[in-house]
Amino acid sequence: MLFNYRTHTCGELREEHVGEKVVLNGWVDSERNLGGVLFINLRDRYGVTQTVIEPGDNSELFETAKPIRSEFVLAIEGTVRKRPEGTINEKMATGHVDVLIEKLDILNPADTPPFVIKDDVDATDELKLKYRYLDLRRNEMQRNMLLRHKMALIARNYLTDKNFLEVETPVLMKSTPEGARDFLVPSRINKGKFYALPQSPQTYKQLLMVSGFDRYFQIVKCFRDEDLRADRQLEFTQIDIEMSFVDIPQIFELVEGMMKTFFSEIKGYDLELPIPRLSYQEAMEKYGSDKPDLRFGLEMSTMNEKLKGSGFKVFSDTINNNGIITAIKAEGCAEYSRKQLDTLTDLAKKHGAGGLVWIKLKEDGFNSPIAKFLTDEEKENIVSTLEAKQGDLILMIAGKTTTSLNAMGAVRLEMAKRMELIKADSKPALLWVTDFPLFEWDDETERYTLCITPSHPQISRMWNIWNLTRVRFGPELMTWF
RNA sequence: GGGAUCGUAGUUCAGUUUGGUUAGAACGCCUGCCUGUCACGCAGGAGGUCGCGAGUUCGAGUCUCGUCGAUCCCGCCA
Repeated sequence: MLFNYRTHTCGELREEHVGEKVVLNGWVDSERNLGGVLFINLRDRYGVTQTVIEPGDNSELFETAKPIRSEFVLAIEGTVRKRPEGTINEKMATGHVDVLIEKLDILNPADTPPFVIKDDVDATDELKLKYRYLDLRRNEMQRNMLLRHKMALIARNYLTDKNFLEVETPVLMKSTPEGARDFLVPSRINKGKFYALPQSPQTYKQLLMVSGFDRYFQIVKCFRDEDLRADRQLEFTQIDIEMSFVDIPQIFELVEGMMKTFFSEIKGYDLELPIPRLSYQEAMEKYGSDKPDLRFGLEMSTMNEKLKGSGFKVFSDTINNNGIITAIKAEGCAEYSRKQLDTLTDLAKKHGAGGLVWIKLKEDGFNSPIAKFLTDEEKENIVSTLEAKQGDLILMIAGKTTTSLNAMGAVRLEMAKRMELIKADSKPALLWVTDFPLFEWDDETERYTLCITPSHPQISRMWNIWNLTRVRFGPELMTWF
């Protein structure tokens, strides 16, 4: 090693540093050899700086630099210079300067990476995970890590200010019956017995309440041994909170304050409070989901009242069996093809619906396979309830309440996608969903079962409030339990 | 546990519908040229057991069956 330790990061050099002698360490982001002059963009997690070898009495430097390729790790010593007129790069934070290399050391060579280290890289998740250490070099991933760090810090500061105490709870614990399957860890001492990994710190935080730690929080890893989804993993981190001696309004206030702080400190966005609230019932009937996306409308309407005694058997049966007839209006979609409607029907069926009724409002009026079963008054009722007009498409599902609402919720999301209703610059649409049911009907056992299984009933009230409450914002779903 | 889609160059994909010459593109990679580039440019080049196995056929990347793997969804979870 011929020279000193790093004096600056690759993200901090500006015009004020011109003339200074600096030492940079970093990865080769890109390398451009123009024959006589050689540019190397050096990257670390703070940014990218352009370094240069110029012609002159530099044959030794050029020789050293010859094998340099992408992702080599370098140490360079040189002088910061103002870039010549016309070569300033406004896209780079360091774009007004470059560093003339005087000494160069290859700290580590690198194989050709299996994918290019850049933001919009086109690689499969599998490949990116296999080479996680390369994926994490990408600016986008480094920003994500930073964001996560900031959120944890903000949550800690916010809750600490409100008198909350962070307590670590055990990871190896006795299995407690919660909803999900436990991960099990064999015990060396007690042969044939197992520890369970926590699905949440539930029992421990309740013990803390009993012990008088009336305000607790923990940023904590939870484990659930269930099948994966694109947005659901075996292990995840949650901001876990428990309070004693409070009622519902204080919980809303606490969490809303935290959300507001997240948004203002991270996004500089002034979140309007209070966050709107919807009951579970309303959320299901209007959006077919207990975590509705409110960045667009496409609200569902319940048509039972308007279609009582309908001549269409599916409708009348549904009403007689206490089911639901739900409908949405897709503006300007009356020209949908058979194929487009078929894939929507398949989607509805996949979610348990018996089928999907479509009605096209065309120039020649009410166009639907069920038109002949409906009276003029019923047709008029459907159109007026949805405030539909010529050119619109109406979609209806009838059947068991939960299933039908759920299926229409899926159709609603699909239509939003097709109609491109979710704009990139959509405002965050946060929402509380309240009053979740404690019990649900189970068809198989023909009885009501607990949606939630409180492990400690005597102090489960608070817990239920948490479990009954979700916050949705942006494209991500944040779950608090 | 069930369903759908996919598997072709280092990577992302086209080609499979309708079997037929030497399986292509882009990016990446290698070599050479190039004194201000920053997605550098120009010229040339290498790189393939079409996931694997069996079958049908004169002939299979393409059709059939099996198998392995991946992704997404339902169930599950909340």
